[in-house]
Amino acid sequence: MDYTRLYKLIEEIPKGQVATYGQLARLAGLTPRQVGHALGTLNGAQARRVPWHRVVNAQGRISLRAEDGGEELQARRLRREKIVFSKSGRIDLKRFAWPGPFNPDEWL
DNA sequence: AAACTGACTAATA
DNA sequence: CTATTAGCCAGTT
Repeated sequence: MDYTRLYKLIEEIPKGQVATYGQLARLAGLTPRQVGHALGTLNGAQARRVPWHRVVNAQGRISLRAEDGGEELQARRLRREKIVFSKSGRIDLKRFAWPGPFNPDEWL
């Protein structure tokens, strides 16, 4: 499969905001699983240009499995962008989901 | 070809 | 809150 379109979409997520797999899936006309798969098969080159760390699951939690330290890396990157994790390790999507309250298009 | 396996989600219980 | 279920689909065994 060609996930170029999806990767482009992810590149548009602004720093300090996150998007869910399902949300990206709807925007790209894919299924949530395809989005997860697309990110899971990112090679080094694209991982360098795609902000994969800004993608979390529908519960506002990090979904990386297997890869050791991967979850920590993602959490670290998000915190560096001023994203806040609740005590239970969740991100408040109402506050950090893309497009966030700072996106002019979302202003009434 | 069949079975398994995920960086998923939404709906129920 | 956790657990289960069904739907999902590309890659890997």
